[in-house]
Amino acid sequence: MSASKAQVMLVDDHAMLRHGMAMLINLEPDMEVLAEAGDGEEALATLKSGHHVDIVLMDASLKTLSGFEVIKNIHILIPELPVLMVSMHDEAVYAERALRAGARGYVMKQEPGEVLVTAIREVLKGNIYLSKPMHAKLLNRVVTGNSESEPLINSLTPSEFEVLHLIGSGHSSQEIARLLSRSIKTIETHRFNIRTKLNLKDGADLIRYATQWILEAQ
Amino acid sequence: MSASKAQVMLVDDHAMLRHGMAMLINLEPDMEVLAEAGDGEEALATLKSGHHVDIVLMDASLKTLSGFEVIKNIHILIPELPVLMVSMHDEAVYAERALRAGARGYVMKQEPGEVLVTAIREVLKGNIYLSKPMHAKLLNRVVTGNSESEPLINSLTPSEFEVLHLIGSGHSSQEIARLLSRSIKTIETHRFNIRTKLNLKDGADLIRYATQWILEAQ
DNA sequence: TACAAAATCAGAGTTTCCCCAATATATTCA
DNA sequence: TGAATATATTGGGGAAACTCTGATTTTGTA
Repeated sequence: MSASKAQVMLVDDHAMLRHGMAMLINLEPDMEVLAEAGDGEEALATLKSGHHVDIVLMDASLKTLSGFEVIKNIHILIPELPVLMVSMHDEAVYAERALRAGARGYVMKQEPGEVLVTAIREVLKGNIYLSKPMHAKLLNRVVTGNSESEPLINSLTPSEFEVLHLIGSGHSSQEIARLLSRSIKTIETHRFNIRTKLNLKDGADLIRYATQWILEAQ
Repeated sequence: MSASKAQVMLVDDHAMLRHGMAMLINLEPDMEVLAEAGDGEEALATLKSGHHVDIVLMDASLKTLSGFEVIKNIHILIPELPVLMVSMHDEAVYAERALRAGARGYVMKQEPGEVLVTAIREVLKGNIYLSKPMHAKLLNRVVTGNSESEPLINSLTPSEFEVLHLIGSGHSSQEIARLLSRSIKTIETHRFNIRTKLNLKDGADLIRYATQWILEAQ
């Protein structure tokens, strides 16, 4: 075990991105990547097999399980292992969800590499890492009790969020039901509730919203 | 100019991903990254300033202009410069849009690195790069070797055209039937025939196509 | 006039919409 | 803590919309 380098695990289904992050991390003297996984199952399997890691970097939108689900499972397995969520999606929309799911921080992929390593160090010290503006926003929320004019999309529940994602990726209700192992009726209810919460007038509107949203949710 | 290495430009607002891709590309003997841009404006500015590049790798979803828009602008600026779209989104949904915007290929970010360099080589040879299944699917639809061929949309009859327009404007079949004083069954048949002629997989696909098309048509 | 392409719509099957109710999971508070 | 309350998840049933085939009428044009 090389001196005192922090052992990092990467979970992201984009091989190219794992490559880039691994390179950035391995350039630092105090951390190194020793495990990678392309999806949630793989990540959990690696952890179960006894690999020791100090921190997990987790993508929010994985193919099979969502990143949020994986975080919950990791917590059941190893409660003290911290997870830093690394996502291309807008922090304003995802960060709070991530913290609720048990993440210890949130970094956007468009940030330069230094931000990533800073965030890793903060989380390893036991702190929570968020961007300055997001940090202020959440604190403010806690202090003032509640906020004004939240984006509508934040009113979606985790399941609704996941369904919106899959609609934007071009899947029908039937396909989504199969992917998530749910009844079609359940997916249809989610669709209906999403449309209600986002004030979308009909199914076509939902398709447009989801398609657009997934392209610009950064 | 180092011997005969192909000069690659990266356009992606995720700094970490640019890093990863640059590393992959620079490992190859026949290509190298000599320019990067974090958004469309930056990319266009670099090209205008006279930098010579042989190929552009373009992310589909940029902050300001969409990747599709940037491709069009590049074509106006340097018509012969090929663009390869690199995206995290499902090829089945977005690849055709990319080709219509003028891209010469489409690669998903979850593909391993070899796919990326293969795609770059193919595009540099003047070919169009798509995954095997997608290629087969689109072959008869979009340009096949021949640089000019009839867009599929021209095979629509006047009525079908009108219906496509109204779908793109956000109208349901019922509304269209009322607007055109036709039975809803007539409109539904037009929908079906449009989908058949344009090879669209389902209703959601038709919505996406129509919405996109109406934006491009102006 | 004769022919082909386009337009029209009916019927039967499929999917989505919408309201509603039963469980399951979090949160609150006594 | 443990019961009470709120929120989330899951699906059933009937109506509406969409899909797809097939058939008849209209239009353009040779």
